[in-house]
Amino acid sequence: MSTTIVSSEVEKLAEIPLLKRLSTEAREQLLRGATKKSVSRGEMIFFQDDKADAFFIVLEGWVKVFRATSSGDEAVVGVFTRGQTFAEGAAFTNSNYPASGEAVTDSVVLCIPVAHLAKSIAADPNIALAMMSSLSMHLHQLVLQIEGLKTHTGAQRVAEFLLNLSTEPAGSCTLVLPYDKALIAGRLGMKPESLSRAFQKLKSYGVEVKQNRAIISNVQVLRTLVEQERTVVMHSSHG
Amino acid sequence: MSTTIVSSEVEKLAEIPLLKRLSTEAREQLLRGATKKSVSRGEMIFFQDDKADAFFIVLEGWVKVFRATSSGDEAVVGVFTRGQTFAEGAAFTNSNYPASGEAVTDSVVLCIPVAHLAKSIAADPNIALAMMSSLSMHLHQLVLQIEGLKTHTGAQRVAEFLLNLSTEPAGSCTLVLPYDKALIAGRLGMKPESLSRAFQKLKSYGVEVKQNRAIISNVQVLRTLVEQERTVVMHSSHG
DNA sequence: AAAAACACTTGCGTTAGATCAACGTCCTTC
DNA sequence: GAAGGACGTTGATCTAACGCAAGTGTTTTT
Repeated sequence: MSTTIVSSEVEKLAEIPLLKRLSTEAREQLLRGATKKSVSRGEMIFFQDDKADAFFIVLEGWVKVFRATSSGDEAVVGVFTRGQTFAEGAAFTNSNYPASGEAVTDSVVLCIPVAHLAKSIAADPNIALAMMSSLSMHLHQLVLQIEGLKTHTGAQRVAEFLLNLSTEPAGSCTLVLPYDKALIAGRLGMKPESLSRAFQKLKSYGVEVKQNRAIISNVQVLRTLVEQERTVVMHSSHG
Repeated sequence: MSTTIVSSEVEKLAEIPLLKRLSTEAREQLLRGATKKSVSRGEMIFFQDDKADAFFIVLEGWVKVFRATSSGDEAVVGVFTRGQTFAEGAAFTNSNYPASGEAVTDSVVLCIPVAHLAKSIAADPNIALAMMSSLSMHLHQLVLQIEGLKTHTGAQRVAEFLLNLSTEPAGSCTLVLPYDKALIAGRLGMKPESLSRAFQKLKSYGVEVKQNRAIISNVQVLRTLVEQERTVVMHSSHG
């Protein structure tokens, strides 16, 4: 379930954004205290309110980070995959995880204990800079998420999500939804039923969804929808 | 408008969370490159999409950080006051501010250039640890904000806001709303009209709002409202 | 291959919150 | 102290999104 990193793996892990900018020595130092953990779909990686004693990097699979209210409602705060760091914020608060982490597919995560991170930073302060960059990126992501929730309709958020998945700058494209629709809905702050209805609305903007495949007939058309003012979207005759 | 920090001020600034944990030397080093800036109510401190070349600490007054969409809609991402840091995320991305900052009252802010921060961290890595802690706190704040938006009704978010302002653990308390209601509404992701109606609903939970004063007759009663499931609140006969 | 479990969609009623517009109230400023 | 403006409330109407329940389709199990 949990194994240490053998040195032959270290260079392969150098592609991970957080580790990329580090010197080989710093990378080795940081990974010396890390463990690789295999988790099955649905398995918890860390629990909200538990003492935050480690942060993580996804090596394989998908992980969701969410907050559950005492009443059972849950809010997805982020969904992470290959190469992405999560729960690094907790590593510096010296307190508890503000959210929970769960594998949504069978996954492999790198687990780096907070205590070891502190030692590693003392040994090489450049590690701190890499961590700050990673923290800042997540901060930015959350800012965008809040903006989306406040100023975009459901359909607009779905369109934005699809556009982020697409690599084409213009024209048509086909893409695979990376995880199931219930999670997409959660990630976008809506219910599965609402997501389903949002997909319906997007048909009039040239989006066809079949199973876990989405076909966008014109990326630019979809982009105009996202740019539109909320009011305009609401009063438009589309959908 | 913009002055450097005289050394007699340095110790007074030691109360600021970010600077508190630093050694006197580190604090002096960091402040050597800082400038104090007076800004009037309504004045912009930094602009979304501008090159991020500094981060800030509020010395006096209130500052709002918000994102504006191309269509004019705006989403408030945070409201900061005395001792709080803002825009530190931008300091490590080497790119642009993801949001704008504006003084909502006449204010004084400490402006620390990114270039100087980098130099200071090189001189004393402990500064990096302090920054990370501050970044983590903001990360946590944003996570809470997202949870609130997704799982709480307007009235619940207002109740939460009031409870955060109150210092009393139980019983009744009177508190002063720190800034105007339009901004409170924005901060909580709603329109001023909705905030007004939310205050109405809170009357049945013992909250009386007159001008910029709020009286909570029983803190615990209000807390039960926040803890409640969204569904329960929606179907309750209250309000 | 049938059954059971799961994932998603659709229909229908309801509602929290937005919009638009009118009105009241405080707070300046001359 | 009248006039003006910013700020806040209230009312009427509308809609995006929700909850529930029933339906369809797809995948897994046996």
